[in-house]
Amino acid sequence: MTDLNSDIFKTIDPERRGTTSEEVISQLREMIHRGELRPGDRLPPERDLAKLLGVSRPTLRAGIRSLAAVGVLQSRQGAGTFVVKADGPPSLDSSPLRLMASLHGFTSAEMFEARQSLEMAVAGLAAERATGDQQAAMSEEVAGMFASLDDPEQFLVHDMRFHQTVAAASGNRILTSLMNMVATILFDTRIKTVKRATDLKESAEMHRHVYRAIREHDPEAARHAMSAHLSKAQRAWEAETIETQENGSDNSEGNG
Amino acid sequence: MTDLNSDIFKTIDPERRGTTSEEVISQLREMIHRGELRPGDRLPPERDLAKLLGVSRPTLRAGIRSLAAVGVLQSRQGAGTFVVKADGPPSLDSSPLRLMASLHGFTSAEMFEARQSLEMAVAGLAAERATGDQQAAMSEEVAGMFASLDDPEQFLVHDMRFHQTVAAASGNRILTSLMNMVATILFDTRIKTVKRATDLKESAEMHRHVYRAIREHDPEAARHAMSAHLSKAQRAWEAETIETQENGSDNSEGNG
DNA sequence: GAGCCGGCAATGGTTAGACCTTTCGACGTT
DNA sequence: AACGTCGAAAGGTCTAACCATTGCCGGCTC
Repeated sequence: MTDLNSDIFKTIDPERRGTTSEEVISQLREMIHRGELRPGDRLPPERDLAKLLGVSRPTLRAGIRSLAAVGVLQSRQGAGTFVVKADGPPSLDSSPLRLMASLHGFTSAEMFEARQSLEMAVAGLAAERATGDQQAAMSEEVAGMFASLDDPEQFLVHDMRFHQTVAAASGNRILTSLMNMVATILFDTRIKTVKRATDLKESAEMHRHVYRAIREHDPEAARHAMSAHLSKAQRAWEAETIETQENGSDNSEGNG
Repeated sequence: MTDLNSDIFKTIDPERRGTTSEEVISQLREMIHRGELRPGDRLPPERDLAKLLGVSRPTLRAGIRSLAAVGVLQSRQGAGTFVVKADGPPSLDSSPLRLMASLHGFTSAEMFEARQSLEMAVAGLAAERATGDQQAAMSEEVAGMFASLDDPEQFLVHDMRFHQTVAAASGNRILTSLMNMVATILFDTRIKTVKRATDLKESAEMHRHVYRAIREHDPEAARHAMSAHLSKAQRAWEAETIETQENGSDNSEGNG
């Protein structure tokens, strides 16, 4: 039952501005903008939709693929094409940033700094706005960290969840998304770093400082605590990298 | 000149993990990662590349299109497919963020806040690092603003260039890209707001405050000046929006 | 009667081949 | 030497089919 087969799909005008597939993208984009397609909705089958839009199936598929590439649509063979469900925090695909990093030779230091700036911003906002529930969630994650000082992988889970919680408490989903985008790229790095487990206790302490500043609704203290935490993490990573450098396989360092 | 037709293109294994086109994407991604494809390079013709990778042309095109959608590749009919040139500041495509805004009903207030946070971050970094040339460029743009108080469009040009310069002076291209991504979405808004030209003089003054703080290498002052400037801009936009609200045509406000 | 299993239909994924449109360079003319 | 024209090259689009996966529905079994 395609309850979308009404006339909300308008035939593409031949007097289009760009290419046909670009026009398809615009059509779908506008439908999402106008709210005619909402998260979780299933699009009509490609064959039908192609006919509705007045284009061939390959052209339609090209448009769908472009939107799928940026994380707006998702196709599942045999099932259909869906508007991506807003499960939990909205997230932007990090692959564009990742590729841009490769293209322009971004250094890891730059990545760390970007993350630090974003985390400081959300920490400051979180200190202004965090609800009791959110504070409790942060506290729990901090407790989880202290409880898994001997289990680096588990520690990392709590670590990431803590940062997620802080981001959510900032109340700004855009900053949260951007932060996640950058953090995702640094994720592999963090796994390696945390596995060394040199100072998990110190890391947990620093997280607790962030939490306390947020609890006290002290944005400046929260920003500083977060900044200190990430600076420490970066230094730990750098030390790690230098030690492992003889391997020389990692190309994260562009230094073009 | 296809010095790329060598064996750097490996045939896709049938024992692939995902779909064929996903594998194509991975192949191209890795080639960019490894530096075998660099900004400005032209890919082999689709027909040749499809044969080299062992896939059909539509499948290859699907992969290319996905990468084009995220701004890594760019196809020009009759010319070829190119790895996007790193002309000036690297930029991320803002359409993903724009669509996500529609999907999740992001409010403009959230956008403004995100932009404010990012601009504050780069302003702070710029205060620490701006070179003499960059400071001079900022000064020039501020002068340009004062010189075009009666020409809102020209004023906006200097306004944007000023922010660009500050971002460049931050030395962090990732933050710059993210900032541009958000700023691009608010661009249309800014055009409308600045056209009212109610307080261009005050705006120019505030930009000068930012410039002076950066010149004095005072990050905290730079952050505050930038924050004040953007808060003011946001208030101006909000007032504008309320006045124009009876029109009711703008869908930027999700408030879902 | 309930639950499991197989097959069928729907749907996206892939391929093939052809033709159109645009671009850009090379050649010839002025 | 400069300009214009032509053609090859390359991406854009289309038709038509087949493959692979998914999900449902009906029949079979316990």
